[in-house]
Amino acid sequence: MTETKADQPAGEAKPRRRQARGERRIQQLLDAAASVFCRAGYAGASTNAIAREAGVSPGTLYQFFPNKEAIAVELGERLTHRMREAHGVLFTPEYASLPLDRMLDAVVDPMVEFNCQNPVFLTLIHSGDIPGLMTEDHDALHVALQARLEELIGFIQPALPPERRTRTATMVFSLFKAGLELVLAHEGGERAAYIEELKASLHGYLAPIIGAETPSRTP
Amino acid sequence: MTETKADQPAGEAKPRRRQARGERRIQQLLDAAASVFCRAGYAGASTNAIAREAGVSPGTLYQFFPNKEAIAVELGERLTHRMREAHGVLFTPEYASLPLDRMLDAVVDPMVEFNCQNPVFLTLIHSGDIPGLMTEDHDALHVALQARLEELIGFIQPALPPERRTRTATMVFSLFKAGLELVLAHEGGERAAYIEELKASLHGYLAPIIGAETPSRTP
DNA sequence: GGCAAACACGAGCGACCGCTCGCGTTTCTC
DNA sequence: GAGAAACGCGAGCGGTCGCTCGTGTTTGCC
Repeated sequence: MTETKADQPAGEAKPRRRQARGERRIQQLLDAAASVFCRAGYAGASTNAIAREAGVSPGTLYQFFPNKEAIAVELGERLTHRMREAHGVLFTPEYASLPLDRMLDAVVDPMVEFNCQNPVFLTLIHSGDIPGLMTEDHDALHVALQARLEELIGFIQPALPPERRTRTATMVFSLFKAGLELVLAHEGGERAAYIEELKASLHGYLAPIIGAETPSRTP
Repeated sequence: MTETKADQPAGEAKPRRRQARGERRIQQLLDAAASVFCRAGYAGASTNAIAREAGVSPGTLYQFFPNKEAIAVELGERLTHRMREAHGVLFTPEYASLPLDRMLDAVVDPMVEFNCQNPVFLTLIHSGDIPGLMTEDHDALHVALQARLEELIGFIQPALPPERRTRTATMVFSLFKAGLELVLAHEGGERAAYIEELKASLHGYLAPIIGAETPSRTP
């Protein structure tokens, strides 16, 4: 027992007294980071550029984050938290009783909405470049979402072998990411059209698997 | 007219006498680059690492390529050339008369085969990180493939408005890329299974659009 | 065999990166 | 109001990167 007053588990000494000013700076820095990550990707974003965008010096940035990766991790955590509180659990077992069209609306629309307002989320989750440790956090989100998906698919079509169910969830996740990129790459009417295409593609893929009676999607 | 003997268009003075040894080195360097690009991505691959992998010094590398980007461009050109000569025009109008199942087999199988043997192709075409000028070359391939796709879709379903046809081609291209990534990320039986899933997803998306009678894909 | 051109080397240049450190300023606490 | 802690700054450290350059070796051609 090395600690005397502060009850840290000795393994990690993280938290630190923050003033209101500090919390504001952290938010400024995370906003700046989101902007720069979107523009240049994680690897292409320099910490100096993030500090500049936030209007502070590089030294100030490192008052609040131990390293570049921690910025992405904290940003990711705040985004996932905001996503959960904005749309609840996102997909619950009760969705399984909906017809495929409605279920896709119920799942895809909020997800698209969220990603349009927080485009950095896709940048972080795509992460072709994010190095090592970030994988823990990134995978945590990835695995959690995919587990939800698998669960939902299991409710809808219990006859599916578990191996096939995993593949289906992986596939849906990947197709969704691809469609989402196209949605974010367009604006206005084009964006709306791509949202419909995204739903149509998911419908077309899932309908034969879950044995839906509707032959196609009617927009 | 500034040139006297060599008939260069004055705008570009590129080609240079190469010995057999030089051609061999170029191939070594491109092979090494493909390997390193696959491992680390374009941005993450250092020219020194490419030279080391090829067993030559950094200076030697720059005897044959003016800069890092030129390596990716040349690699891309050789890959597209190899793809064309390996599988012909890849999809021709006559495919339009095939049933959707068979057409997907005819288009997807060679494409998957090629990408499994040349995984660097996806790395280059994905190019979330490739900077500026590379875009010309990358887009050239992207646009060419998508134009072919649009053409084929136009043959199959002439009633589709051109705007919608473009969206469909974009969508198919994107879904295919996403599926291909999953295929390359697995091996053996899993890979074969994902190839089927890829075909199933394309079938599900395209069947309602082109008005196919087959309700689903039978593997 | 001689000579120019092509090939090969590898130390290292300049630029940029993530990050630090010494020191000055603001804010909280008593 | 005094002391401590949090905040803020920016020059610059150590390192990597793309790329160069001076020099030496091999090759093709007469």
